[in-house]
Amino acid sequence: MSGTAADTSPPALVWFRNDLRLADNPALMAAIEGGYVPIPIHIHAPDEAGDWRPGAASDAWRHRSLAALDTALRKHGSRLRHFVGPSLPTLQSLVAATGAEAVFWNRRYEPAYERRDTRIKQQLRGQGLRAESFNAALLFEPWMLRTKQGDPFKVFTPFWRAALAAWRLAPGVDAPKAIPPWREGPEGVPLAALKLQPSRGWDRGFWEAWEPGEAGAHEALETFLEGALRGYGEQRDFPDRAGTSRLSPHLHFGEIAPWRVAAALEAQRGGANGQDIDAALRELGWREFAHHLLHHFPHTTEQNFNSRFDGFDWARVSPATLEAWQQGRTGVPIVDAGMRELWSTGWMHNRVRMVVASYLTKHLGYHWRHGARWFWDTLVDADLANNTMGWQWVAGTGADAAPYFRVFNPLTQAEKFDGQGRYIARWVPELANLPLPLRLAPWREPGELRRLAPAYPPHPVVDLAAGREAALQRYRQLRGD
DNA sequence: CGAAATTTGGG
DNA sequence: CCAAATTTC
Repeated sequence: MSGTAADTSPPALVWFRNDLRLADNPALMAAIEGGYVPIPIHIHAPDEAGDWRPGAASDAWRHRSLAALDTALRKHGSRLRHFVGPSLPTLQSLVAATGAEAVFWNRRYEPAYERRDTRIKQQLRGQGLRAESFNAALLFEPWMLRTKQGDPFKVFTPFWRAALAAWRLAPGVDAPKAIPPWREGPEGVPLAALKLQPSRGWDRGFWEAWEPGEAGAHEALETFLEGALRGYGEQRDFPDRAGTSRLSPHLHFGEIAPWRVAAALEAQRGGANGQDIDAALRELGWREFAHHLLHHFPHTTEQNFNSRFDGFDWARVSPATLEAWQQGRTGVPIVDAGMRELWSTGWMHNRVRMVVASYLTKHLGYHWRHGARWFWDTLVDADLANNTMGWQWVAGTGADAAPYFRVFNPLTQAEKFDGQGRYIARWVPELANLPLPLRLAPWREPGELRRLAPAYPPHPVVDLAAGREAALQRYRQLRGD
């Protein structure tokens, strides 16, 4: 075993971040095709995320996804090494220790990471290294699509039209057959040392429904194509059905490339209904739009996209009420079901996300940042771009915002999308004893509620009609009449 | 410029 | 049927 490429080739660091896969991984391919011996590394540096260090649910997913990546790398002859940041000095000391001549990574678009990575690239290049970043996360880089005036888009539909006009899917690239091993140090630290895994096992319920990692991502895609894609356009709105793709955490962690998903959808044309395929592609489009917005308007993670809301009269937060929302004890069944699904599984159906977000920002009148923060801490698919856009959209402060007078009525939503109360019964089991239609609006029969579900709140923390009126009042104030 | 268009709603 | 403002062409 002498004279192989691995013996004579210089090493390159392949810095894994949110691209936890071997297929369709341009940074890894750059190392291999550049003739380097890749040294796959992961650096734990949560402080570098600024105010948005990953939450516990996200960490729990990352732990498993990193373990899966390591397993996959080992099957290909390599392995993943973990280090504790800060990132730049860690990279520099690894370069010094290994003699690496290049550093490759795939881009992230969170403002704090964009700033950090720009600096790192400059520094590494300044010391004569090859440092290159690639796109592994998006169909379109955020700066690729512009209006005819050259501005970023602020409305989804024109954005997506421009995207479809520029549509050219990257070809899929299979995982490399073999990855030359790097057998020398430094060893790094064990994954467990990063303490990403919950210590008390509260995440147990998560893993009945999820398999983090590249294999799990491809399985989820197959399941979607064979199942929920047919009828997706309509079925995805019903939270008690398996009507969605459930790809969001896999996409967030880069366990599968969006162009892989898009190509797989396109390949179904003729089979599945074209409208279902278009609807699924559009959802990928929303993810693209969110990244476009975050890149061009990085301040929107904290501040209103629409600055007219800067003086808006949000309600003062009552900690007890906020906690009731977080724990699924508002007394509004569809809201509580959603919040409990989130707490139990690290995920919430998209339709219900809108309902609970509307209840928090409109009926309760709380600043969207309280909801955004809770979602950030509890979702396994927590994604700064999607989370920011979604919350600002519901609150009416965002790009392409819902008009202020559009206040979701949680009861109407429950009747439309959980008419049989199955979703409610699943996540708020104490209401399963209530017959329809009472299960959707138990406050209407206080006696029955007390008798059949004594543990459930006797009435909503904020009455639906009063909450709606208060919201409209606040928003009218903003307009000045 | 003016015109057309605008994620998922409510009553 | 209503409700508004802004974006984009």
